[in-house]
Amino acid sequence: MTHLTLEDIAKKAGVSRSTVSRVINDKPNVRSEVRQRVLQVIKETGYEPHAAARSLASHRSRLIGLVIPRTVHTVFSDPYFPRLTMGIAQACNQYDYTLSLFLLHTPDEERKLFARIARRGLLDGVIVQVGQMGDELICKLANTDMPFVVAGRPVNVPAASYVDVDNVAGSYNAVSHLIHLGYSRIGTITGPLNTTAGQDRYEGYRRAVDRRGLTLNDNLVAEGDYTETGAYYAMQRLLEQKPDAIFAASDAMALGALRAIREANLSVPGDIAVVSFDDLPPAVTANPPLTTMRQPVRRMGVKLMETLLDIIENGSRPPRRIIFDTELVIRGSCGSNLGARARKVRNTASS
Amino acid sequence: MTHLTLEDIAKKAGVSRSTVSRVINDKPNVRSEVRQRVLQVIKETGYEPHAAARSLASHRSRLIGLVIPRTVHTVFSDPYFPRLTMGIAQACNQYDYTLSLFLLHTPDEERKLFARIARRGLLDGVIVQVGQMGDELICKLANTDMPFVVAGRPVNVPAASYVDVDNVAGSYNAVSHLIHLGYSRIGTITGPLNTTAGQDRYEGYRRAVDRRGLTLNDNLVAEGDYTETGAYYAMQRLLEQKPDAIFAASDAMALGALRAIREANLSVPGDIAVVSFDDLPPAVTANPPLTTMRQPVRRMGVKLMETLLDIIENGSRPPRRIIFDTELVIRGSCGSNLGARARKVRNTASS
DNA sequence: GTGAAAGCGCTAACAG
DNA sequence: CTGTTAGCGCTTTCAC
Repeated sequence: MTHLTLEDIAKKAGVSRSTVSRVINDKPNVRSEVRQRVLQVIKETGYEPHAAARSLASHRSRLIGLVIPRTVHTVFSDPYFPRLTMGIAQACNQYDYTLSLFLLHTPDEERKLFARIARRGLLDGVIVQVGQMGDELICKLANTDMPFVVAGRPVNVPAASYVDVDNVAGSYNAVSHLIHLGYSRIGTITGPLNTTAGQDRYEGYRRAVDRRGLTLNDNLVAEGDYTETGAYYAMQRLLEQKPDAIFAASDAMALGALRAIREANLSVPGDIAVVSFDDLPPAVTANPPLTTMRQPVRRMGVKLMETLLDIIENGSRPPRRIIFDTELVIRGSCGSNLGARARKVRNTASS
Repeated sequence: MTHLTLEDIAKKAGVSRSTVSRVINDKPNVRSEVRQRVLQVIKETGYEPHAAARSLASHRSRLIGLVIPRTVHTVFSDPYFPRLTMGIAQACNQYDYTLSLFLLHTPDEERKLFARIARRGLLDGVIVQVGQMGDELICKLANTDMPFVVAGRPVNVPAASYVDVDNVAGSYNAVSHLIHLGYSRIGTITGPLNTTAGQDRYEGYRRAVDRRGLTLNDNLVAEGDYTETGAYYAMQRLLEQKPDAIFAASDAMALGALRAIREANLSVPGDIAVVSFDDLPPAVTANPPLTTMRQPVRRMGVKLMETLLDIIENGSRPPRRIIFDTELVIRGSCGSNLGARARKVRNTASS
């Protein structure tokens, strides 16, 4: 069980080191008879090439990094990131890459991080989750020759490739659905407004309310932070405005809204309808189950990886911008099966 | 911004490559004056050593792997794994290691995995989450010289080091608490009984019921799978037995139980009390909030990493076995504030 | 305390 | 198609 090297395999197979290397890397120019013989020896000996030696010689580590900044890593308990990570991991396995995870906890770590991921010879590329707008990590990365792709829309970095969901259209559709159902005092619990996703979903809400003949009312808007608890307090404030419906920018926040509504002895959707964003597992088990805009989170993870590989192979220019559509999933929380009010309005509405 | 090497730094500082290497690796035998000069040059140039070259020469990659097997990775959406991962990541950052993640999706991937993690020159060590009992990965690892540590108690691999929580004592205490409060028809939703944690928590339940004078009743036991949905169905079955309390082997499963109880128009804790295990965020926001056994998940993650580093430095023998205690966190779901019944029994109970 | 020299195990021209 | 020959950039004896 001692450490075998290419040389050893070469000797046993009666060929040169280069030939074994060719076989291992599936390169042409090896007689198939010889190839078989070498393969046989490799199998018998259980030989595995030495990863570091390979990286050093080939300038490829087959390692990619996933960076989750401090501003969002605390919500690693939101099912969103684990799900995204699963998608990325799946693609890594498929393409024979290894995924390394950089979860930043403190500002200090965040500073050190750059040196870590930029360390030559470690990573072939990086997937970065956008954090707050103005995060400098992405800017710095753009001034590097490290291939990278961003999860979510970055701001002020036109050269960056990214994969995102159409947040504006998604929330526009979610809120439009509520309007179709006849609700008119529609409040929203937004994501953090210093993130692009938070802003975009808020923008969709505004457009829907505005274009569909309702008037915008700042009192019906409360900023959340994507956590259940944050949304719970936000909802308590909104309750004073007596909304008849709420658009929450994530499922987790809808859960918080539900809790606040329940504690106020109001019912969903009877007194207040709720629609949210994500369609992660908690949406199904909530009480009532949530009507929500589905994001293909896992597929986005796969696409992030594939885009990164594309950049590694073919260069970062021009930047790739991939936008996934969302899909309205109707469950109990919006009251669409409620009867009279819903149906009446639906019939008169155009789309 | 061209690639600097040790040699370049050496030239600029007017010393030899070896000296720069010593400085970088904090080795002795460098005059502090020289050390300063070299440090200065490194700073000015922004030099970073090449990771692969370093690994190759030093036989250390400063990379460790975290393996989550197929049997549990699907519950990566349970907050448990993300939280554990955060603990490990935090320790990795602290000790300047990079964490790579191996999430297995298919049996095929599971087979290929071993070759991946055993690939020489890639990982310095591995943290493996136990999956089903009899998982061969841990056995195979034990026949290797790859340092590793197991998250959870493995079975039949006496040489393996592991970090676990005292599941038996934890569930014993949880169930004892219910008994103190006066409940007597106590059902349980277990974890998968082909896992050690599932078995251990079930064992704690049995011991408590048995030693405290109640009789075991198999009809009050339903096997769950750590998911909300699985527990929801398990609870529906248990409901036929008219239990007055339930011990769920995880918070997520308690949520499923709550849903089934609610749909049966029964109340918690009025009709049925609930106690669970984990104390992850959903425990706080559940309705009612869950009384649960707290596991120090994050600290366990840190300890896993520290144990692995210890093994890397000092060898795997003797095996380390680290068991964390759990702590009962009382919230609304167990009815301890309920008044008469609870108080009466509490006063008569001894502990 | 410092430098010279010999690898670590592989890939990648370049001959043949 | 196959083998020879240089490195990849660093750590690590071993002299001095």
